[in-house]
Amino acid sequence: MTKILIAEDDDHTRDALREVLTMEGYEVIAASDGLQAVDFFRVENPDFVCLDVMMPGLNGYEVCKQIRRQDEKVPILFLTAKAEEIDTVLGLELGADDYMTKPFGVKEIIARIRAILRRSASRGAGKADDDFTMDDLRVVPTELRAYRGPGEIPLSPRDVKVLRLLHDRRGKVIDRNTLADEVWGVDYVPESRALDQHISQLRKRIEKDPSQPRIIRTVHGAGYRFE
Amino acid sequence: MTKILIAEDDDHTRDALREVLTMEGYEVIAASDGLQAVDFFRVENPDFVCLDVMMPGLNGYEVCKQIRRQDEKVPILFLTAKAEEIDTVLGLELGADDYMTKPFGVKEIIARIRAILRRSASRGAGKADDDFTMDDLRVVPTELRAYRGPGEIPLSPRDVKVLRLLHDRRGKVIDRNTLADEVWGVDYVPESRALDQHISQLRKRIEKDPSQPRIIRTVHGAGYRFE
DNA sequence: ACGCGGCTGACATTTTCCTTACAACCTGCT
DNA sequence: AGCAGGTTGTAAGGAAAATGTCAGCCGCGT
Repeated sequence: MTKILIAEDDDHTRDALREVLTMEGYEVIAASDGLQAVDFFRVENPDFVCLDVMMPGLNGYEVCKQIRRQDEKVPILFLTAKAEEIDTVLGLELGADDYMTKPFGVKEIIARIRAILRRSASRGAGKADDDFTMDDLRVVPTELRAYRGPGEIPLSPRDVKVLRLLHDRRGKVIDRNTLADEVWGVDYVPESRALDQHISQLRKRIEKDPSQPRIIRTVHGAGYRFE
Repeated sequence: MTKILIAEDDDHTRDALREVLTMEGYEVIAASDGLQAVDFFRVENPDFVCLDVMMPGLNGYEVCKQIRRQDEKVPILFLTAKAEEIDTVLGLELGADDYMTKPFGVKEIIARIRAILRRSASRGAGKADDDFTMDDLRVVPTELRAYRGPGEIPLSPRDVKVLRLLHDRRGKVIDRNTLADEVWGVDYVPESRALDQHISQLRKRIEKDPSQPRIIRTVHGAGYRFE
């Protein structure tokens, strides 16, 4: 049976996760702080780890580092209340597989865990901070840069999130809501033009001809797409 | 307009919520106890529910259960006083989408409601996004496209709705009213030709010979049918 | 105070969708 | 068959909505 380690200091959230994942047929180990999480990892050797970023004692980043020292393969999913905290996760090159920002639904977290397990079972590739390529653009998340031929293009953490999302679901339409959720999180104001503005600015940098975008294409009335 | 049901026994909190949410452009239905909440839900069919956990008569969980009996999708946010032990597990089993602990800031609750609505709009809204086939046309909702042999055909979200409806009830006649209701919603003006126009345009794209439609057939005086 | 990034609000542009108008069609009747 | 009345098809143009972009502003870190 697949063994999952949860590290989450909030009792309610932790209990809820334990319950739900158990119901799904996973074996759950729950830690309420960072030190305990590291201990449990050593002893239990789980197949999957779910880390809250904010925890007393060792925070999620630290726990991740400790775990990676022992096992550089085990899939790690970060949970966080703020979208910005993800920037640190990606920046530290922790080898995170994915991240989720609260509030998240039950079905959603289960879906992600499944997706990650499936992915890492077959290839083991596809970490959230791995490099990837779009068209002839090479994106390097940990450097916050992209490369095309000779030149290099600076990217913000937000740029990377946008590109990663589009890349991971190439061919599919990413609707504006999803984009807002994943990139801005809970603070996004729907009637704002922030998203358009950001796409516009990003295109200026990464598209050869921003008026004929090949990487970020718009799907009118729906969202954006990459293929 | 998005309709929100709030159930909260404390007059002050309830009025404050009503005020704030109304200001944000939501239509607010406010109940002061559990029974009333269940009644209001049945009558008003809101798009979102905000439940205080502790209420006289039916408590929040009970209300949630009742509501879920009628509608298993509507997003539910639980409110709870800091001191109260909330039963997150129970809440999650019932399909709660988030929790907030009092006292909470205005900004925060608005942001959360928006985030949850956004999420449920993009994920849950359209039923199963699974691909389906009509004749020799393969429809892929997540890509907003259909495929026939080599080429690909772009589809709007509305196109997909129409096709899915016809596909789900293949063999049956879908009358114009039903189609209008399901695809356009309540605002549809019956004497308008928007529906005909849309079918006509859609046929041009998906039918091999639009003058001899094989996918969307007309049933004169009744509606349309597939197969 | 300064520069920077990111957001807002106004305006430009693009794309979609609806209305209008008329042609074509179906049905039932004479 | 021919006709009348109602229904559906569709081309064209314009209204409406969605998106793109500019310029100024605001908050933040230096």
